[in-house]
Amino acid sequence: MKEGPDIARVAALLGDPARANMLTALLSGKALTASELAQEAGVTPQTASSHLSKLEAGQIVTPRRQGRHRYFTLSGPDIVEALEVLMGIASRVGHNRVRTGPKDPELRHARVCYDHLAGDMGVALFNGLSQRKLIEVDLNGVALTEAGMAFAAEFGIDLAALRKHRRPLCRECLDWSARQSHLAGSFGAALLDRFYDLGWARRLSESRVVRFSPKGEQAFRELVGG
Amino acid sequence: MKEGPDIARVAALLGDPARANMLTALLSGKALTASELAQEAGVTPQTASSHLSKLEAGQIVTPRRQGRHRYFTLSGPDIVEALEVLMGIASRVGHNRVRTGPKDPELRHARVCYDHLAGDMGVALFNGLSQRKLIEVDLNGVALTEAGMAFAAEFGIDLAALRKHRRPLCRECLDWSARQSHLAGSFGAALLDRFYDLGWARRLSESRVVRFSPKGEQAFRELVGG
DNA sequence: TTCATAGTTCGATAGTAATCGAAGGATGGA
DNA sequence: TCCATCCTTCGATTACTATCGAACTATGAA
Repeated sequence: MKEGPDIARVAALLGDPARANMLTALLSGKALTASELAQEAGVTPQTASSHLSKLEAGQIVTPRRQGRHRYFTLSGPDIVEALEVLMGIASRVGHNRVRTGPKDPELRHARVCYDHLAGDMGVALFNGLSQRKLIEVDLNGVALTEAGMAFAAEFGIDLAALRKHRRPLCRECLDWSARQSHLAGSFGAALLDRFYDLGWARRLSESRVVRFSPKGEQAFRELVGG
Repeated sequence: MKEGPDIARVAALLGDPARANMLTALLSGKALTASELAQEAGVTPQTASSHLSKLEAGQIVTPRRQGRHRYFTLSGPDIVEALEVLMGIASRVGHNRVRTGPKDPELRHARVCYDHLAGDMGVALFNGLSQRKLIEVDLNGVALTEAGMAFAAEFGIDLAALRKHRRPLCRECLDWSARQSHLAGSFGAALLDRFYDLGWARRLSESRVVRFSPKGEQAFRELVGG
């Protein structure tokens, strides 16, 4: 068995608790500094620095200097996907954290997956948009329909600006808690941003939980046709 | 960061070279004995036994006794998926095995992914079937069309028998080398079986490579409309 | 029963990697 | 220039775990 890519190297990088904690924190989509990541992982800055240089060497995270800070982000969508799949396995085999806090149900309800909405509401959004024929799934993936583009403009999303980036507008992303697809891509991210701007929802600080206001939830339900 | 499933436990299980070799070998879809896996991983039977009990405890592999042998298989499709995603990352970041043998191009051309066809030809099969409208992709995943069912019967595949199992008929599976989808599920597996039976292709022993005969490749091209 | 094969358990060893304290740059502000 | 902050490097320690030899159990065959 000397064929194919070397899984072990990559998996070992994700397999250390401190590193896994850092990466999970980065799943929030925010760029975090080395010290923030150290705190997330519960280790000293020295230890975090050592871990981060390993993750960087393995191209799992990408650093960006800004002043005297170094901000880290996950290095690509495939990393996000790997983390999500591993979460799915871990939750299937019952390897949940010991301290599964009170936030757990909220996480399953609505959370950020990198920069878009995930959890039950993320899945509801995906299904609602496709039932309203605003997005459609075909072999090449997910795409906005004509009606979807009109909707985007009306909803206050500047598609032209989004298209300037290399990132795809729409992408499916598997949800580890709901086990169904939710909407990723720059359009998915833009939708979540609009939810924030409209005051429908807000991020709980220090957490991936997205909390909708009562009005926001109602508006959301109307949006997805529920 | 004390929320959510524990990635690190699972990733650490996949992150040891010996275990990763065993799991990669199991990606062939064949159930392998403890000694076979020991040889694949290049370790002694004692060491392999220790690894296998860990993998079993972590529900990564499932053992099945048969006489004085213990056969192991991967414990679920999510494990296959995780391994494939990790392979994708590893090949992206250039973490290929040191000894990337002469089989590597052949692996990319046509190989088994668990029990169905992967590699360039796997992707061609997927695209061909969908262009001929024998399968279609929608929100719930991939499904056989009416025409596809007729085709299956004509091609010598007993769909009724396949439906008896819990496993889905059709499923998308991401290809780590071609970076596109190929066809998994019991129908995908049945197709590959038919290719074997018809003499179109055969498995190279001790490898995941699938080699098509000239006639077989020609017939395959006609099948996928290439 | 006797023997061979498959697999596991035990114990010891060795290598690796995570961790932190302390000290050393580097950046930005006063 | 001086200081505070952010981060890294160095060195030493510790803990873990992969590994194998040897002995043991279990299954099947003769």
